[in-house]
Amino acid sequence: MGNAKEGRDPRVQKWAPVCQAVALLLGPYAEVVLHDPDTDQVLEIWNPMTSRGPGDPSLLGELDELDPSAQDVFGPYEKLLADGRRLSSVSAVLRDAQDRPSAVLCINLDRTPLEQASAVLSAFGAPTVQRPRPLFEQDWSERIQHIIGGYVRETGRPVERMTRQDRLAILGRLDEARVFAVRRAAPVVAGALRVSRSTVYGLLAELRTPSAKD
Amino acid sequence: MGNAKEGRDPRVQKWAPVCQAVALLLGPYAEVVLHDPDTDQVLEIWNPMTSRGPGDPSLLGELDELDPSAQDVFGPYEKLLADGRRLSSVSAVLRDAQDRPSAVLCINLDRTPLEQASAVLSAFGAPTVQRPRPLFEQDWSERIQHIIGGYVRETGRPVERMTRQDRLAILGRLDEARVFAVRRAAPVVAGALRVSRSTVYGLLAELRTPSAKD
DNA sequence: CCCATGCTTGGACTGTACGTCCAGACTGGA
DNA sequence: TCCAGTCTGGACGTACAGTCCAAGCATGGG
Repeated sequence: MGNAKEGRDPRVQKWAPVCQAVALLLGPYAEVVLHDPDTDQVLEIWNPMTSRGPGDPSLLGELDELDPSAQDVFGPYEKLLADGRRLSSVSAVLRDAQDRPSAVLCINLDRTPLEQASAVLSAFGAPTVQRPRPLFEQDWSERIQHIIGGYVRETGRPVERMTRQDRLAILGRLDEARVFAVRRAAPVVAGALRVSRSTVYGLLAELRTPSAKD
Repeated sequence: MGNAKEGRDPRVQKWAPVCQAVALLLGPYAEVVLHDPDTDQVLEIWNPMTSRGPGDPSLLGELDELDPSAQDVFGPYEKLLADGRRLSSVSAVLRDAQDRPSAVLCINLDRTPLEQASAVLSAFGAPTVQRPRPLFEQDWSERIQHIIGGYVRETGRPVERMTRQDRLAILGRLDEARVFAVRRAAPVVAGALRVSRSTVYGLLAELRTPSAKD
């Protein structure tokens, strides 16, 4: 925080107060990340909720390829962490004086405590318990499509023309969303990703071994 | 509170500490009433939300006619006040040493402030651009507990002492919620229902064959 | 009290899907 | 051309989903 400034990226210097303010405001439940869209790396991170740090890959995709006239603020969209926490995330493309993308700001808010509190309160209210019918995630294959579609929308890259890294990222999200706990999900994912079942398992294994990663 | 005791009903003396404790715990939003099931009158009232007082008619109905072996705790059910406030209410039959109904305890909780707070919190959590509500149950074992718990609360019957029909009903709901599409769910359900895996599959088969049904 | 009936149970068994492994095919780059 | 990295179909072992059954156990009628 109060350390030497000469080593810090000017973009970090420029936006750090904003990021820090947001991080302080939202307390321990929000993570604020500043990404470098060129190198696709994390520039700085406040209140990190995972073990990421500056220099780590962003896994954002090439946002800089986006049309300058296009939207600069994305979300809020949903992310799922491995431990079950649910995040509401927003991203914003920050531009320099020449209107070129200079950094990408992401704010990830952990919804879990809010949802728990909300559940406690509404549980108080439930009188003649009506059937919790409306709320089932009827179709898990929809969830698969949702996650993959979200990634495609984020990166602007269709399922064909995806690199190995893209597939790894998507499988990471699917795995975090516990998609593979349901029967017959792996072949469906393979089909949706236009890839063989073997590849899915291979990438998944690579993703889950801490040794092969990083 | 500190007034003469000679005029007070012994039942009030007996139960007053409990009632007062509940009234204190739930703050200004809960009303605690002690009824006399014989005369159908209010014995005592803490945190009254209407202008009722001791001696007023209870409007409870003849609870004393209940089978001694039947249920002694009712609710929560909904009540509506004239001013629009909604209450969640529970009632309990309090018995004496001879196991005869001696008094009826009612707790009425004003849901309105809780509902408002709940709305605030869920507004925080529900911003995403997603369709209606994909927002539930990351954890399928929680969903199982939720469905079973809901049924127990509805019928007031614990998992032991359940009849075959209860189990059929619960399995129907679980099946509708697609719980059995996830791996290892059946043994978990069997455990939660205090029943063997065989029984689960047996009931499930009975449930899914149109011929054996109705 | 005994027997009949119906439900549950553990265990054995089969089938299906999971996940691993590998040799060969394909790709892009030196 | 070779080489390294990746994907692929298929074979294979394992784990789990479901089925089946003989034996226990409760309930209720005679």
